[in-house]
Amino acid sequence: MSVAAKTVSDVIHSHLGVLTRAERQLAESLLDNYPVSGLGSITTIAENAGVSTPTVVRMVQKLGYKGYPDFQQHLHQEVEATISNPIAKHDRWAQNAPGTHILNRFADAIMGNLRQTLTDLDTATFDNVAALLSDRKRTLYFVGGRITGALAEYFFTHMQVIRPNTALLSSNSSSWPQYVLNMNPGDLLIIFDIRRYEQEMASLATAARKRGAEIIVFTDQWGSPAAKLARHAFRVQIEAPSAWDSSVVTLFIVEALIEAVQNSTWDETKERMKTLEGLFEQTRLFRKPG
Amino acid sequence: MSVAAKTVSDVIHSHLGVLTRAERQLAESLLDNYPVSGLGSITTIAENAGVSTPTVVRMVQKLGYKGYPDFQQHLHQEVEATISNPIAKHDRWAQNAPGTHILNRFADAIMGNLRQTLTDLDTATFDNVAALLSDRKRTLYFVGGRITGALAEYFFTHMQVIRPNTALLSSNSSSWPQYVLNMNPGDLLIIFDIRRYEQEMASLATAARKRGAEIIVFTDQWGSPAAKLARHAFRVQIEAPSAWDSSVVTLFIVEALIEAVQNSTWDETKERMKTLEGLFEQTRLFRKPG
DNA sequence: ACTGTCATGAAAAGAAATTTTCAGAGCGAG
DNA sequence: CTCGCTCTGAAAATTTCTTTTCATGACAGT
Repeated sequence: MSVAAKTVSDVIHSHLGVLTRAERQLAESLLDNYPVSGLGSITTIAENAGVSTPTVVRMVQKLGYKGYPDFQQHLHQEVEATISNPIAKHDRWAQNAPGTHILNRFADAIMGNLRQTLTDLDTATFDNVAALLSDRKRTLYFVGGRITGALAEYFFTHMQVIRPNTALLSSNSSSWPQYVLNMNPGDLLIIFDIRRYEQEMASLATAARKRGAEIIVFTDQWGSPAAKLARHAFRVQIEAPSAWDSSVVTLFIVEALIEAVQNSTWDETKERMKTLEGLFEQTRLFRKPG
Repeated sequence: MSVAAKTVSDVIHSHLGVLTRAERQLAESLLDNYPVSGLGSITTIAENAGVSTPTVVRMVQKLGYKGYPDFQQHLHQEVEATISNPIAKHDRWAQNAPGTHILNRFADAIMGNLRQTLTDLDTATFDNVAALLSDRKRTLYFVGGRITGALAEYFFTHMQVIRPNTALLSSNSSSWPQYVLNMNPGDLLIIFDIRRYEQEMASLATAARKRGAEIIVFTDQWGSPAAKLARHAFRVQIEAPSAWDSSVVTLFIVEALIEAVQNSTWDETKERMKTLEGLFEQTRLFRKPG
C-alpha cells in the first residue's frame, strides 16, 4: 500500500535517484505541469517527454505500478482529489453560475489577491524587511488607520513577545508627535495605509524620516502617499466582492514576517516566550489565589 | 469552432433537448462529478452510466466531436484549465519543493486551511450567523483574547459602521462584568477564542447566557470550551508553518460575514456610511481649519 | 582492445479501446 | 395488427494503445 498512500508526485521524487537519463527526462516532463501532463495516452506522454514508450512502461513499473494503466488510474484519482476541493470546485461553478454563495465568491477573490500579491512581491524585499525587523537595536513603531489599526495591533502584539523595543501608536493621530520625538536613527516605523489614505500618515512618515527612522509601508495596489517615503513597501491586492477592502492578504504577509523574524532569532525568542509564560502564570495566580 | 469556445459542460447542456433516453442518462452521469467522470476510457464511462459504448460514441458525435478521443481531449484541456488555477498550481510548487521560501510555505498552509475550513463549514451556519448579526434589535458584543483581540476589533470596527448597537469588550477581563450587566435577551456575544483557551472566556460565555444572550464563537479545530455554550461556532483551521497560529482564515470568514450583513441591509447601511463620511469630514475641518 | 552490463528505442506482439455494423425491441401512426 | 421509425446494445471490425522482445550503442572494468 505504500504506493497508494503517497501521491504520484511523491513517488516520482523518491525514485529520482534510481532513474536513468531517459527516465529522469520523462519524470521531469511529468512533473512539469503535473498532474495534467499525465492525462493522455502513453504514446502522447512519451512524445511530449521525447522518449520512447518502453521507457515510460519501464519507469512506471520501477515506480511500483503494475503498468501504465495502473499508473494513470492513480493520477486520475489525484486529479479528482485536486479538482474536487471546494475552491477548485468553485472556479467551475463560477463560470456557470455567477451568483454562488458569498463564501465562495470571497474565496475566489482572496485566492486571486494572494496569487497576484505573491507574483508582484519580491522575496528580497520580504527578506530585507524581515532582517530589519529582527534587528533588536531598532525600535519598532506600528501604526494603522481606522480599519487597518487592527492589523497594526496584531503585528505589534506578536513582535512584542518576540523582541524588545516595540511600540504601538494609537490610530488617533494626536499622540503621534511624542512617539516621533523618541525615534532614533535606524528605528523602524511600520505603517498600514490602505485606500482612503489618511493624509496624516504621510505627515507622520515625513516627520519620522526627519528623525532618521526607516519606513515600511503596507498599502494597496495603488500605493499610499507614504509609500514614496518608505524604504520598503508591500503592495497588497485588496479587492473583494464587497463594499469593503480585504485585509486577508495583508494579514498573510504579516504572519509570514512574524515567522521569519521569530525564526531568525529563535534562541532569544524562546527564552522570552518562556519568561512570558511564567509571567502570565504569576498574574493568574495573583488574581485567583487558591 | 463553436465547440472549442464553449466548455464541454455547456455543450452537453445545450444539447440536452435532443438527446435520447440512454444518451441523457450518460450525460447526467458525466455532469455528475464533472469533469473528472470523463477521464477514463469509453468503456469505463459507459459502464458508470449504465449504457453501451456505442451510445457514448453516438452522443459525443451528436455533440459535435469527431469521436471519443476528440471529446476526451477537450475534457482534458478543461481539467488542465481548472487545475492550473493559482491555488492548485501553488500546491504543486509546495509539494515539489519542500524547502522553498517561507512565503510559499505559508501560502500553502493557508490554502490548505481555507480549503479545509470551507469543507467543514456549513453554509447554513454562516447564513444564520449573518442573519443574527443583521438584526439591529440585538446588540453585538465583541471580545477576543490576547492575540485574537485584533480580530475582534477588526470585526467590531466594521460592524460599528454598518449598524448601531455594537460594543467591543477590552481583552482585559476586568471590565467584562459591566458589559454583561447590560446584556439583554437576544443580544449577541461574538467570542474569538483560539488555543491557549482562556478560561475566562468560558466564564464570560456562561454569564452572558444567563442574561439571555446568544453566543457565537470563532475557534480552532479543537474547539474552545466556550463553543459548547454557543448557538453557532466557526471551527477554523489555524495551522501554519510557524510557532504561531494563523488568523488568516478567521479573518476571511469575518470579512465574508461583514459583507453578508452589509448586503442584507444595504439601504440602511448606505445612509449610515454617508452620514459617517460627513462626520469625518467635519472632524477634519474642525482639526485643521483653513 | 575485449567483454559484460546497462540503457534505449524500433518493431513486433498482445491487449484494449473505439468505431461500425446490424438485429431486435419499443412505440406511435395508420 | 402492421408498418415504419428510432433507439439500443451485442458483437465484429478496426484502430489505437500497451507491453514485450530484441538489436544497438554507450561505457566501465579488465
